[in-house]
Amino acid sequence: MARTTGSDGGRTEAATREAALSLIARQGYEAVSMRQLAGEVGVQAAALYRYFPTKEDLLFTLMREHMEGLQQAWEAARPAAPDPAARLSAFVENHIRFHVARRHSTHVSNMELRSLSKDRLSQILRLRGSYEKELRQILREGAEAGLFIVDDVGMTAMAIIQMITGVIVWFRPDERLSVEEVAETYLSMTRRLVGADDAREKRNVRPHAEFRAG
Amino acid sequence: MARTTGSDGGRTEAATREAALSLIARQGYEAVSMRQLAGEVGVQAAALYRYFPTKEDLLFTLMREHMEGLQQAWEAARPAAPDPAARLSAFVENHIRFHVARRHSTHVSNMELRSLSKDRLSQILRLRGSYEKELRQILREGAEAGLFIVDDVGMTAMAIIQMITGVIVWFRPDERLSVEEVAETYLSMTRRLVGADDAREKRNVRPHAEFRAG
DNA sequence: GCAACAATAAAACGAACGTTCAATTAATTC
DNA sequence: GAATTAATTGAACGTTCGTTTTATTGTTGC
Repeated sequence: MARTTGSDGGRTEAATREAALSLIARQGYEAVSMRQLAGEVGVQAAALYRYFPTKEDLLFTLMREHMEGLQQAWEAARPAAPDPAARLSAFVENHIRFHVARRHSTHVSNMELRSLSKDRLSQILRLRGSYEKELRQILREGAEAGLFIVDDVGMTAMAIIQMITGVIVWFRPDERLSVEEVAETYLSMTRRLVGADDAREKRNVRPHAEFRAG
Repeated sequence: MARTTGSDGGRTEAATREAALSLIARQGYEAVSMRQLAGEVGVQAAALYRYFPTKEDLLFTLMREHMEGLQQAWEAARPAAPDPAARLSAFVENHIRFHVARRHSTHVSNMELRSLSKDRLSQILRLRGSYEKELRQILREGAEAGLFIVDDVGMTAMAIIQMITGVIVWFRPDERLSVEEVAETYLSMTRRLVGADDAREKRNVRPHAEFRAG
């Protein structure tokens, strides 16, 4: 046999991306074979090579698009105002929303870095570094303005990022908690972490509405 | 050929454990072959099967021993006094010290869970759960005593654990920072995170205004 | 020094891997 | 409706995988 009726390159490629994200997130890159992936797409393994020259190319594409999407989401959510507290809140909220909405690609991008060639690894790390730099900048400005307590900008940035990325490890949508509630709680923890908390005074009222980002 | 001069089962098994931790931490379980592992040990692949019946048995052993070691380290470090603040500090400090000292087994235990059979996975998760329960207990008691601000015990425990485990992602010993300094900084962040910070009163160096956004 | 045991090498097993290639058919273009 | 292009199949390639089997040698106890 050969070309099947109703076959469509665009759809096959999109389905391959999606299936790859799901499979690799659950089983790991090395544990997913091209045949298994093809089976999920409903196609023979050889057909995948029309869209991705190698298995590693596929992985790299998924990771790059994840990182670019993250950067774009932040640029869209970043507040115009220079207020560090507002920017920190926007960063945390955007980060959590983005990662919860893309659990699979987050897992792939965080866990499968070692399967990339040295060259591609450094490309992904560069994107990640540029994103993390945004948070460091916020922390630095907040500390300099006397709004935040930051012993070490780099350490604090890593601590916050690992804390808020960790949401996807345990959080499953459509349970007792909504993304909004989780983001709100993590936002409070982040604020206290950097000493920017006003919760002690306003705690009974639950007031954090003014920090909402888009 | 067969048995080599000076061969010693105990040493071979220990060397296999160590090499496996290092290789799996760097390359991932699926990417490490029994032949590569054997090569690192200085032996043929078949020899490894004298000590570990299957590759997965080896992985499971490494993980189980890591989790048991973590539990034991905490039991040794746990303060006798019931003071929640002191117990929280001891937990954070022990956790960081333990994980920094065992980066490789931490990576393996955190990243390779999906390579375990369902039965063994649940054994490891049970050990992990029992360890995390200790932190939840501390948080709950601290909150009930009015010492901590804890919106949600489970979420706060996950946030703290992910934050302090994340140290091993970026921290490399023998650099500009010592384990003591890192642990101290993370301890401060953790205290503020749960609102158990006394820094506002004690820290006159860094004046930080009680700000109000909006 | 001889039997029992411990530790390994060497070779082989079938299965699965990523990838390539030629053939074939569906869709599109003119 | 013929020519062209797009999409896929099915078979095959060489390699590597985890594991088993068998034979062989070092070590230990008597």
